Amino acid sequence: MTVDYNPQAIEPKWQQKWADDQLYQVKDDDPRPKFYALTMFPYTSGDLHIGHWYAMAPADVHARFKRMQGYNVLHPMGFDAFGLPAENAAIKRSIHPFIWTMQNVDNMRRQLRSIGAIYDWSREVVTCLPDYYKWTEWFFLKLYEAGLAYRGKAPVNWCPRCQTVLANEQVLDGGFCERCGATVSQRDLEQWFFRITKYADELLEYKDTIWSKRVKTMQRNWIGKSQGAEISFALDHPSAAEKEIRVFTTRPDTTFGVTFMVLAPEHSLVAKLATPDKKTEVEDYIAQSRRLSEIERLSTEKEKDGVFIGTYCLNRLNGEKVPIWIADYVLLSYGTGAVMGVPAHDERDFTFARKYNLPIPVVIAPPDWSDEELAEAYTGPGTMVNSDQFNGLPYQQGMEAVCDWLEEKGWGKRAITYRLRDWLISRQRYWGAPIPIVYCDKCGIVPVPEKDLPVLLPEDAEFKPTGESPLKYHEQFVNTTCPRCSAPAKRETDTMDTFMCSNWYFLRYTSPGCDTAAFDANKVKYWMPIDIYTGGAEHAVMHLLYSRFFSKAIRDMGLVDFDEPFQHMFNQGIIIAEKQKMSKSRGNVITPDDYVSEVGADTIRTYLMFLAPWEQGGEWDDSGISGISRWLNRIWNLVLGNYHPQEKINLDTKQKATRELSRTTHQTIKKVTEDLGRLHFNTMVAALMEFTNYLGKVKEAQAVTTLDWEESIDTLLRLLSPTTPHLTEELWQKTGREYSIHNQSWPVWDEALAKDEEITLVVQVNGKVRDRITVPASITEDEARQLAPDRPKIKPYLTDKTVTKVIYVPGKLVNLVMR
RNA sequence: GCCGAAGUGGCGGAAUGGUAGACGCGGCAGUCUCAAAAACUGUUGGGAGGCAACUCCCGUGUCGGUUCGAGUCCGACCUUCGGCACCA
Repeated sequence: MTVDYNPQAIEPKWQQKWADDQLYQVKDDDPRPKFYALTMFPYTSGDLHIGHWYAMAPADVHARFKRMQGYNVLHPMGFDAFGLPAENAAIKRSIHPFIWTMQNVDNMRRQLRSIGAIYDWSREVVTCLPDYYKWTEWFFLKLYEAGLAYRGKAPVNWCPRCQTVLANEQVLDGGFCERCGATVSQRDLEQWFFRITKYADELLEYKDTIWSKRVKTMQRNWIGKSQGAEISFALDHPSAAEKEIRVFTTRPDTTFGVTFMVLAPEHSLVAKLATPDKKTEVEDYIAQSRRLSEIERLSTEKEKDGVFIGTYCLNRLNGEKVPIWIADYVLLSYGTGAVMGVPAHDERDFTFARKYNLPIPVVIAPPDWSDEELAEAYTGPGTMVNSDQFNGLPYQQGMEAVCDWLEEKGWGKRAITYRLRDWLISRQRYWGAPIPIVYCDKCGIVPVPEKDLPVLLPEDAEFKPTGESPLKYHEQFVNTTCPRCSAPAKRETDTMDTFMCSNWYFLRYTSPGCDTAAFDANKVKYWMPIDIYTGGAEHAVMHLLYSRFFSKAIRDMGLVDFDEPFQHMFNQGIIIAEKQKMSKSRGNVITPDDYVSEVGADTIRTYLMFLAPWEQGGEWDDSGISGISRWLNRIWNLVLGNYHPQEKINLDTKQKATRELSRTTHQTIKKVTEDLGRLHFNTMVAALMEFTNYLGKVKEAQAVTTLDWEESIDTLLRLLSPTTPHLTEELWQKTGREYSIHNQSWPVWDEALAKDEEITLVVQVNGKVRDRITVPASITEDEARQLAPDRPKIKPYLTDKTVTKVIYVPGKLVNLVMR
């Protein structure tokens, strides 16, 4: 009578019906409490691989669970659609980036539908469409108005052959361009920046959020807050107006140990201070370091070298003359671009001093130090020596004392620096949101008025492999009139970093199709902040940091009222294949489509959740899928096979079986509910497997009534429905229940019914398990203590010994301790 | 080098300081079949003893420690993975 479980027939059927019925359409005016469950939207690379499923299927299960628990759940999906690969494809295969991207969107949308998730597609966001990027541009203008977007000169990676700027990630080890292999150099270019550093301190806070320590640490490292002092060294040189060089140090207590000063080669003072006899040497060194990429310059392998520029400054603390050097290990962009060299107490300064025979005086005494020379830099704690009035102070107190002294004398002050730099958002690319700025000879930088947005990407741009933005050569795009004075003017031809698009996509989901604003403020107020955000940890310091900054920036403009956009951030692990991360370039991509047509979406969903803890991920190995297929088949047969209770059965057996069934059912509800709440999907599936195995035995025993049996099947299907939405919908219908299972409520367990009646009491002797006794759960401590020593297995251990102590753990064990 | 996470059967993994190995894969044995596959049932950490029910010993990367009791807590080390890497 039963048809076999055939996911290939069931899954498309229900997906179609759910879509036709708009079963998963989300309302904003729902009286139930809201729950915003967001999963990172995919980049439109062309195909979804099994790693995407790993991100999305468990997230969907959790969202479905919350939905059944009575929340109004928003679990949307969209596409991160601007970016470099589209443009590279355009150049390589002469296909327009828009066509390429939208083809990918169509394919990926089809793949995403096959997962069987509760995505409300009427809220879909595609970042490369004008009705979206119009508002990306609008946010740029807001940031500009707020003084958070500015144009500045910055040293960037420059490929001389491609004639373009490269992001750090596009520079290969050794400083080669990833596209053409040319040696990348440094160049100063006018670029647009967002002032993320203004929020550095608040970005370290994570007010009221649940984030993993791992990601927080990564962001903290990236922000790199350092406390110390800025110290002024006196300068007296005829060709420089400046009378000082300022340095930043985290160790003001070591200032008496300064034996040289190092400036970054690009430092503005270098040209003024270099003496004529050193000029050639200095210029050569600067040229040499300019050729290196920043990545290469910062390589720890590179030997520290530098050039003395012939001039001295003065250490005001001890009145000593300090020679000024330049070296490329000092970065212009960090601190003041100048460093005081304290070779005795800094490893880099130590090797530098060794190389150039500079003195290495000790000013912080290591423990048991007796005036000998150091074999290596000593960076640990110690007492100040050779430091005049500060001698004898422990180094922490020394820092404070030196800072007080500096501030009193006006020679310096306490200071904080960050590793974090302002966010460079200019990209010399076509396929991104245009930066809505016009350059006018008379008015200078003029923002495009809001009413003229969007600045549209011209469709007929030419994609020649010049390595330059096609916009630069598009006359109609570039040439415009100044919005302020109407004189001829030129448009900005750079586009924005795509991370700007993903800064606000989660706001757009709340207000699909809103054409009068980026979002409907009321709806954002209702849905935000996001209750749970899940995605890969590879975005820890890019997207997740940028969008936190962005949220704080628009909060300060009064556009939104939350401090943190992502209340609970969860990073799932990655699925690797052939011991490597899956990627197109490695050619080890696992396509879910084949598996969908072979075993069905429900099986893949379940398998991905079962294979490991979600935060851990693991190797893709399809040999285990059969276990899931078998299990779902067993469920199919278990639910559809007729149940026949035995007529003549003894009442006691019947009662016992009924109680046991009810207890196990409630225990399972509890376990599954708790595991889902904690995103422990693997153990949740295991619990459901155990429950199924148990129900198989119940069915064979035929001891419970049909009604009790049906109730347990009802619970099983509900508990299973987030995990295998198609299978359970089919079984729900086939057993005559009311459509749809996905509108049913989540089962609730009764703690009293879930309680065990009998427990296994473990008897230990000196901590080793020697016996197990089945006892009523209600056993008292006295009963347990009395029971244990009388057990035949325990008695032999007790002869000739005295029990000195008995440990009792309620419901668990009795431990007899003796000598 | 620094920071973070993790090391448990043949494999993926499970275990609020309290029965190590749940659940699944694989293996082995069986049922069905002419046979095989599929499916189903049983069994499965290692070792020793016993006809047997069973009993004992060892066992969670290594070495110590805390504790009546440690996979779990503490210290040192080893290995793997991830991140940062001259940030003054």
